[in-house]
Amino acid sequence: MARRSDHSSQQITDMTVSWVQTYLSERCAENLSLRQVAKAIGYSPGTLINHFGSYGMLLLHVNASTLDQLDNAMAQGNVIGRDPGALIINMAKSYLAFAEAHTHAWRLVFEHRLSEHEDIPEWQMKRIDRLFTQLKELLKRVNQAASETELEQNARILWGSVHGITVLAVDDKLFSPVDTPNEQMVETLITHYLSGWCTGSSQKQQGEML
Amino acid sequence: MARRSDHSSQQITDMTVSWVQTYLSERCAENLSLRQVAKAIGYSPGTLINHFGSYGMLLLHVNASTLDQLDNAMAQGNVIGRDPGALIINMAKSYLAFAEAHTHAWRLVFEHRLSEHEDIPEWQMKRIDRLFTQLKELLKRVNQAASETELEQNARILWGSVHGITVLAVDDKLFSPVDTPNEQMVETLITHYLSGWCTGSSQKQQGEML
DNA sequence: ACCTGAACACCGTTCAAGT
DNA sequence: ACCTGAACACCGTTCAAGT
Repeated sequence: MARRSDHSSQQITDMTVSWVQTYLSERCAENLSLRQVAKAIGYSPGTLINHFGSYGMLLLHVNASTLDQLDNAMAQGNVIGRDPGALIINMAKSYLAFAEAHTHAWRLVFEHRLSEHEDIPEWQMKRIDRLFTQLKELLKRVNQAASETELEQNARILWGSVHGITVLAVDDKLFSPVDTPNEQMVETLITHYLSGWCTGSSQKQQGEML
Repeated sequence: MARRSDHSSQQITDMTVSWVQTYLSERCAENLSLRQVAKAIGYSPGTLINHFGSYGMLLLHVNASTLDQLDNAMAQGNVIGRDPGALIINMAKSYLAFAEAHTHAWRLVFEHRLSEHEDIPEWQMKRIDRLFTQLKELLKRVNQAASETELEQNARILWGSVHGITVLAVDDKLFSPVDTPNEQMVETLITHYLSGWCTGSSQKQQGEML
């Protein structure tokens, strides 16, 4: 029952990704399978493997679309002219809010690892880079004296930190008896970190730490 | 070929956990299966299900032993009497070092989620609590004026942050072109955060820090 | 060229039957 | 009581055969 070009290659990709996204809006990726996706879009498992190369690659395309959505959501709060510190807090809150709203899709981005030493494709790298670039620009406005290296480093530390709180929050693994709102956590984190950064390391390099 | 009580229940648990730990010292948990474990320890899959309840529960026992090792590793650096800020940095570095040394086992602790709303058993909770308690005590010494709620909150923020940097570092997802050592990242994070915390928000007292 | 369907080598879990 | 082994309902991937 071979249907030749009922759908273009692009259409198949789109159908697949968007169906999986709807699936992930309600269910966890763990219970999903290539066979289910195939059945849902009306093709055989083999066809999907032909298209994406593997189930892992299929999921990577889903992750790309998730990162696009994330990028979009974070661009909203990023209005020019306001206090850079407040803008960074906004970015972080958008990040957290996105993770909470699209838990399963967001988790998949970080849980999915390619087999052994398949490298991450560059179209995926580019999406990640966009986030860092935004953050670095804001950090530059916070502390103009900072070197490029220092900005790079601080962007990573800050993003890593926000990411960490977000992972644990989304997985409900913070186990806090006081139950502080997660938004407030990232806000406190950033406020303290930035104030420590600006007042503390006025000298060129850190590493002089006691 | 039923062998009655060749091993006690405790022995079976131990054999299983320790075999999986050795496995994880070299390979990723993703490619592991209940059937492989069963074969390795010389029992049938069904026996393991009888013992642990499910493959998920088996992995939870493995995670418990990983947390014990982690707890042990972190207790090493925790010498009394030194500067609390430095001790917190020590804790964080131990955390990072452990994650890097036992990547697969460590990842499994955070990737493994129980199906739907099986609650985490309390013997697992207790292990997690120990880490927080240690951290809270050190934070108290950093800033004596802080309320119990504030300590609770800051312990979570700090642990979440260190955790985030660690996850991304272990997964090689920091993509830093400058390639700062991970140890230095957590050190910078904690230094800035603590200094921001003490000078910034609680204007009453700063502790021994700085 | 594109797609299928059967086959392959695996899963976790269940459960009647053996000791 | 403890353990097995076959059975069940799934996996991702391959590939000869169909259109």
